[in-house]
Amino acid sequence: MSNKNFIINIIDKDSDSQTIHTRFPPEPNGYLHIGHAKSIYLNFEIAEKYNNATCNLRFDDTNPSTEQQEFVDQIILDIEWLGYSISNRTMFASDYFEQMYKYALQLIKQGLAYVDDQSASDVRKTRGTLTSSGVESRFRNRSIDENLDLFQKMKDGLYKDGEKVLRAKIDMSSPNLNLRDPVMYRIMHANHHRTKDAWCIYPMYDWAHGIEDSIEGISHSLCSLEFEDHRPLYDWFLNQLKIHHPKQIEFGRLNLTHTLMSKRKLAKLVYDKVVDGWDDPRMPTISGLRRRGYTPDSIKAFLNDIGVTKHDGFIDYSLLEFFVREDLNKISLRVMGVLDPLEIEIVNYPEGESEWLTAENNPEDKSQGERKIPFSKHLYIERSDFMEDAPKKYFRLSLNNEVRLKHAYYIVCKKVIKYKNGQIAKLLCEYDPSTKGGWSNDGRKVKGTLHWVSKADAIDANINLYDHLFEIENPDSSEGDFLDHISKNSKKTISNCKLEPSLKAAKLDQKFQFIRLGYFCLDSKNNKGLTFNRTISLRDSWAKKNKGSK
RNA sequence: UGGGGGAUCGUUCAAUGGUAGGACACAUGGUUUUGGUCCAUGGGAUCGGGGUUCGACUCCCUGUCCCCCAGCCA
Repeated sequence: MSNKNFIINIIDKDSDSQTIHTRFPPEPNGYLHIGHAKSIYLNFEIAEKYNNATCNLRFDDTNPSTEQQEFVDQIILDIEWLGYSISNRTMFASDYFEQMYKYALQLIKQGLAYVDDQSASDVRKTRGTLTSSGVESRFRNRSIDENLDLFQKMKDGLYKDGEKVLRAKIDMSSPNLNLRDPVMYRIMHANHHRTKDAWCIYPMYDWAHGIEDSIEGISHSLCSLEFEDHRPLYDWFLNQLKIHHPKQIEFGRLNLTHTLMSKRKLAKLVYDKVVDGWDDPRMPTISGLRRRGYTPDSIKAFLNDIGVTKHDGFIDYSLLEFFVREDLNKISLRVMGVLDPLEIEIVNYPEGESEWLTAENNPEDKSQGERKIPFSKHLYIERSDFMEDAPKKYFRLSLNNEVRLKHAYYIVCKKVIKYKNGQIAKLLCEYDPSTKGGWSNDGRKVKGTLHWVSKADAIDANINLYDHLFEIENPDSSEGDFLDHISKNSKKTISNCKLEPSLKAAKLDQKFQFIRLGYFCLDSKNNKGLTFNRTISLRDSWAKKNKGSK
């Protein structure tokens, strides 16, 4: 992490007197998204920055009703993909259940916790409101012995779900609602993905989290802004228990335009099949971004740039796009593919013959070498690269106009052949054999350069074109159902695209730039036929310029 | 209307009493065998009102606006 932020400033000071130890504590109830990546980046980079510092991955698996092993596995995979090693630093809150139980006993003995028989709705009703204080439970002043006995029976499974809870005895008139006798344990006869049926009481977040941090010797417990008014409770529990007391610091979570970070809503997109799964390339999940073709480096560069503050900001999606383009421009192999093919015939090129031309793989990185591409009489170009009557500023192919075929020859369009309905069927062109490689030294000005593919050698592929999932900037806070704002154009699949033959050997981890079109990668799911995903288009100042004039 | 936080170019992050700066976005030019990349240039901000000070984004007072909190979720 190259940038300073207010948390680093605090830790810099604290690091003089203590060993720094952070943690990333996801609940395994869904896939990780880029907002989690911000926290991962912060916590793990801090750990790498200080000598002997470490960062734990800790699953906050205290609610078996929503958690699953599948999510544990995916979270580990995503964190490792981002480049952080956690094989010997993976912890589970459920491993501390016994210790938490003992601490609860201690609190009861200190007269600071009690078993409450009230129903959930009674607890709610007696909590009071933002402006009025709550009412103490009539079970609040049970004896320590009775509380011990009742809590034992809760643990032993003598009660049904919801019949009793263990509450901390703090202050029912506190202006901070979190301090109005918060629930520490609830009864849930549920099968936990790790502890199975060993427990039927499960600790609540506020009770569990500080203990988890304390047990692991965490020095700085970094979390998001909404936990600010939980901090007094975090501190209260640790103070009463008199155990190691980490410092909780809150920062603003990531908000990105045109998408969502709410795990609940992302899950709805998955379960309602609005998208094709948690790893749908339109999802802001780590797995979605990976399948879309984003690299760990690009995501980290983005996270480094946006910084960490207490301000609840909204990052423009174009910033993320800038960082993928920047990375992909450096590493991707240049290739040629035609998405919307228009056939052209080079009339003065011999039928049945072909030649292999040399093409560089990456002008940004000569070490990536060269490859050969076949040229022949029958080619495809992009349909949008030809206009019969072109405006002055259009410097692609038009009738009697000369353009360059990238890495090949100059050609001139001589004749347009149309179907009866007026659609262009084929172009007849002439090439200049003396311009092999796409260059002449006679000073000819050829402004346009087109990508192309040899018809006989082309391979067919499907291509997924993606756009923002939501058409409005902030679907999360909009009126009505967030699903109403799903963009109809977020995914477009085109088939029968024509690609240069070298792409037959494409590997899953390779990044490609289809020249003049954008960055693409192989889709990681099984598809019918070869399928590429467009990660992001190239910047297009021509399209931008024309948008206003339409 | 109780409590906890936050307000700096369109967006985001800096400046910790001393020239308000960077990135993205936007605009304009140049280079270019990708209308990409790269390079150059430009417009553009301290929430309002008082005060302290030689000097205030920074400190004080006051007002305004925004976010979070009434799960046996995390």
